[in-house]
Amino acid sequence: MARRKVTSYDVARKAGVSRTTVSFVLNNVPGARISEETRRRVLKAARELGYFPNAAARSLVSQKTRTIGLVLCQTPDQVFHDAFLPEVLHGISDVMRPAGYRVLVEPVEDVTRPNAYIDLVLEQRIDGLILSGPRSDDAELPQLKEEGFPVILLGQLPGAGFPSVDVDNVEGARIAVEHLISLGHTRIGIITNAPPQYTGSAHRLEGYRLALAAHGIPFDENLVCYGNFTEGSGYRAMNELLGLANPPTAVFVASDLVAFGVLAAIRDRGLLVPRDIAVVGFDDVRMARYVTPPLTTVRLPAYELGQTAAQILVNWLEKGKEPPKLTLLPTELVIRKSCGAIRPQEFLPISG
Amino acid sequence: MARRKVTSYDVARKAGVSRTTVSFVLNNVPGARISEETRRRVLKAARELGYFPNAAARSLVSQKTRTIGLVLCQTPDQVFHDAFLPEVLHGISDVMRPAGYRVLVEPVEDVTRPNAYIDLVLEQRIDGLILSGPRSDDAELPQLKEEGFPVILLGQLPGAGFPSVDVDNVEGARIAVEHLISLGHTRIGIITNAPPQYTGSAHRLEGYRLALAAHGIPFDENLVCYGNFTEGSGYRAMNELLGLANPPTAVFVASDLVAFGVLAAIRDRGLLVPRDIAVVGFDDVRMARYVTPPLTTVRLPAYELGQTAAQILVNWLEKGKEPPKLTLLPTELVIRKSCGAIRPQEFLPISG
DNA sequence: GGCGTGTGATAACACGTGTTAGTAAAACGA
DNA sequence: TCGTTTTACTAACACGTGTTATCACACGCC
Repeated sequence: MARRKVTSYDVARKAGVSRTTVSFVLNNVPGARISEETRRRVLKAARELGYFPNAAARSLVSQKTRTIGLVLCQTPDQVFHDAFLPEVLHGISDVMRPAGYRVLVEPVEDVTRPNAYIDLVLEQRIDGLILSGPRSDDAELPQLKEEGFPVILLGQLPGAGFPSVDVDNVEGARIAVEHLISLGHTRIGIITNAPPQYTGSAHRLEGYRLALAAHGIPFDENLVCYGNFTEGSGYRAMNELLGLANPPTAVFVASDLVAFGVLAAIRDRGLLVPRDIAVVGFDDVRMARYVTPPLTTVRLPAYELGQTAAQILVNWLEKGKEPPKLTLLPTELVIRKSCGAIRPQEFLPISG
Repeated sequence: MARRKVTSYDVARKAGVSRTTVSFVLNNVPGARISEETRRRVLKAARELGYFPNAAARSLVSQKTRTIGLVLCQTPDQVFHDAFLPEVLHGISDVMRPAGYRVLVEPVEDVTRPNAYIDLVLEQRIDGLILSGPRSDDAELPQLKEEGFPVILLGQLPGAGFPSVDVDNVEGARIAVEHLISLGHTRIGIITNAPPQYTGSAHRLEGYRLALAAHGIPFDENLVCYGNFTEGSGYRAMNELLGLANPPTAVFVASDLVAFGVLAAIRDRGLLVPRDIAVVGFDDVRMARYVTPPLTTVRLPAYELGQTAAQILVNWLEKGKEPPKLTLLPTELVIRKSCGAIRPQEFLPISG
């Protein structure tokens, strides 16, 4: 079976030239003077022999692996991360492949453990790194910083000093709440996606405040509840809000998953969405359109996140282009039925 | 910044031995006679210098990359594949990392295009391959077969001659239908997940027939409808069944996604699940538990699929152990409310 | 004829490691 | 004391490629 591999030496012999010439031709080396005749002979020989350069030999001498790492940190909202992994990965891959890079994926369950992923760098397996869900207790990031290794964060980590790509959470939350205000609501609650120490959570809360302030609606501490990634937390938080003397007429839930619990809590009280309470979520998880009623939400551009991070990394590696410290991607409001902007009607199946 | 990398030569010099000795010590070469004293000196020097062997140099000489490829073929049911990607990937990674392998992920949008992914093999970037969602029009599989390259299929491709790991679709469907029968149903419809040429679809249909046959229930052609991956197809198919003179009292839908369309169709007719019609799905997609009513379904062991495929591949690569031609993983019936086995009750949020 | 000058190609080194064959010294047996 | 074996280690090659410095040669010019 596995017959010996064809090397550039074989190509050289078949074409009747030296190995150097083969290398020059196949790599299109700029300064090299090669006659058209020789070039053709080399290309023909390479094609006929089915020559493919050995990646290991190549990276050994060039000191470049043409591979990047995608490290997935296990954060408390792992479900959320997992939901977007395929899209993010596709976005990264769609940029990396044309640029000639491969993607090594490394899920890391515990960043505090020694050698969680840094061996990829130290063994020189990768040229750059995209780190999804960075954590402040990551022991290896400082070391990478010191080495000057190219790292892009997917998500934010204040003070880490690495270029970040993230969603514009403030703006996303703002347009969601603006929408509720435009529908006539003035008493609007918020249930966050996570405890306030998470930057994403803090930013979405800030967007909420901005929208209220822009319309002169006073901020009411009582209308703020904190979720913690799960539907259960949404269920509980919504019950709190419903227990108020003067409950809100609309709720902005900063996470679709949490919003599912919210919907359940409202239903269990015998109330109807959006007739009694309007709900807007955040993320546009796939199932958002299948719950009852279909959830109005803010789309998180997962594919674009991957794409952008990859593009920035490629520019960094290939052109030495300094990456921007922070890139925020725009969101988009997806209006369905839970906000009350659309009259209830028949279910329209997605065709195809 | 990026200071020169520490090589094994540096370690040798610091420890006052030859490079060969360093290699022997760090790799624990069996036959090598090294004194305890020397071994300690080498290990100390390596530690102090922060030595990590260069992966490229290592694979160049050893002809092994200690990397495997995970190729994701774009099949028509891409959404389905994407839904399970995180779990499959974790399963693979959890086996591969302890075994000392990395995972290179390559999404392929078009397997018929030349060099869709075979360059990974030809450039000798990987030692083995896990191919998810294999397709019969894949032009590169035969070439890999001929080369004797280690490939594991995730899913089945009859006649491909590669070892496969898949779910036991026949058995999964059988227990689902058995369950409906045990609840007293005798007029049970089926809506497949895909057209019959897909092996998964054919197998699930076969499990349906087996269950009926085991209980002497005649097979009725009219109760069979074919879905094609989407909710829309489920919506349409269910309407067909509901339009029958004598409609079924229960439906086995061989895909959760399709089942969501089925639930909608039933609801739009003003009927109730499970009171009027019982529904059982297949896959146990994450959102199955959030629809109304929560969907009884057959769990597809995604994590275990990845784990098993990875384990078989590792055994193949490391121990030369011949992989089994076909490994079928057991499924499990997850009973929720859509089948009617559980009395309707309050929503119980998942805590945590 | 000697001398730059550009053209087309190559010899030789470097990359960092695993491994085979071999060696020097020590230990051992008679 | 002199082979013989064992111990502890190393010189040298191989892996397959990119790249620098060099070379042979033809050509035109004074």
